[in-house]
Amino acid sequence: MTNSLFPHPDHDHSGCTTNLMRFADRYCKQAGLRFTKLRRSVLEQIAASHKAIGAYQILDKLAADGQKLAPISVYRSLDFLQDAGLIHRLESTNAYFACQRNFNDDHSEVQLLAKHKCSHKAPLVFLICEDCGVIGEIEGTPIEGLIESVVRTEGFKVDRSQLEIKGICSSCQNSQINKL
Amino acid sequence: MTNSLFPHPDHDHSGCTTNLMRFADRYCKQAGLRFTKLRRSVLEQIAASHKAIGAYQILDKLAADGQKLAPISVYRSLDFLQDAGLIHRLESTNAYFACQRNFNDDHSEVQLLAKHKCSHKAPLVFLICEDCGVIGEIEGTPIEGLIESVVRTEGFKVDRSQLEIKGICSSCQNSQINKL
DNA sequence: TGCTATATGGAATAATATAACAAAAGTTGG
DNA sequence: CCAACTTTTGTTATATTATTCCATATAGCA
Repeated sequence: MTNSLFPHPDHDHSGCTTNLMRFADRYCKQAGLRFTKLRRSVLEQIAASHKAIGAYQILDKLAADGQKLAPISVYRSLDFLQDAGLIHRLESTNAYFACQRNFNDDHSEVQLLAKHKCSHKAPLVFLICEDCGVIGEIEGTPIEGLIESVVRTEGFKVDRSQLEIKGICSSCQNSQINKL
Repeated sequence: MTNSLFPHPDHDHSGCTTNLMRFADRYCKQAGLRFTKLRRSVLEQIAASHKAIGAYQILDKLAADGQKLAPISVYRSLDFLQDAGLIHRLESTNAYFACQRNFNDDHSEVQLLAKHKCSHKAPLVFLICEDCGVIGEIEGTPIEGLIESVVRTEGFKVDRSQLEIKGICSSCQNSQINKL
């Protein structure tokens, strides 16, 4: 929980993209996953912003780039990317976005396997700006322990969990003030 | 957070249903909402269990009861019921279930308006059994404060939030053991 | 190389949800 | 009660999201 949980609209995004694609390449190699051309191009579309994007939007963008696919091809890649923990799905909007951890972190010479897989057992917590659509991902919150404890009192065996928090990010709050 | 957050499969459900429908009647009256025949019959289908049920399942059940509707009619009723806080929607499975508070509480002679509306500003927390499909709803967890605080450090203005926790309920864990 | 598992292509269709407009029913003020 | 108005429901069509099924291609390996 150190720096920049919620990406600022004015940040230089090219670094994010590079970082993420580099991570994906290296992570898949270490994990023995096949990061194919198709999967790569789907991820590139998602990594192009911090917003969540629909499957058919991805389809359209790829078609515009000359890569015409059936929906199923995109969905298959999305499944792969999700299983690999490279992207997440917003359940409330049926949209997909890149895992922020892979944007932010410096992955230089780490054992990516342990680093990444582990963290995905934790509850997912997302901040969703209803104005600009940007997603922030929070990790290491005390919510994790709370879920465990609250749930243990019920004898409920947790598999996975996802918290989606909707609202307005600080940048959008500011620009709304300016508009008045 | 006192009693029976997660409904036991063997409980007598008829009391739950009665309780809920009675609450709905009285709540809508107090709130000046029109609890029409259609809306009532949709809620009855949902209140028939503690499981989440899809819109088209509701449609089918009503059709089986001789009430043939267009999908839009069901969706309109679902919107109404959700706005009234009588049901919730599971985002991860596109399914609807009755607000557990209305099953559990004794609503005898209370000001239902304040009691109910207020509690719906809080984050929603659901336990979803992936085996039997039953939903548990948790209120008053410390998660509420955490969301607020975590989010305030980001300057993010929260509108609403929903936490969906998937796993296996204790009853199902026991019956799985028996099957081995 | 040939065998096998995995990934992709392609067509059709399923499942979930909404748009647009007309008709009916409830509400309010005379 | 009537008339004007608002809200709800009916009807038809269509949009959006996702999957099934089967054929083909490609990668990894004995």
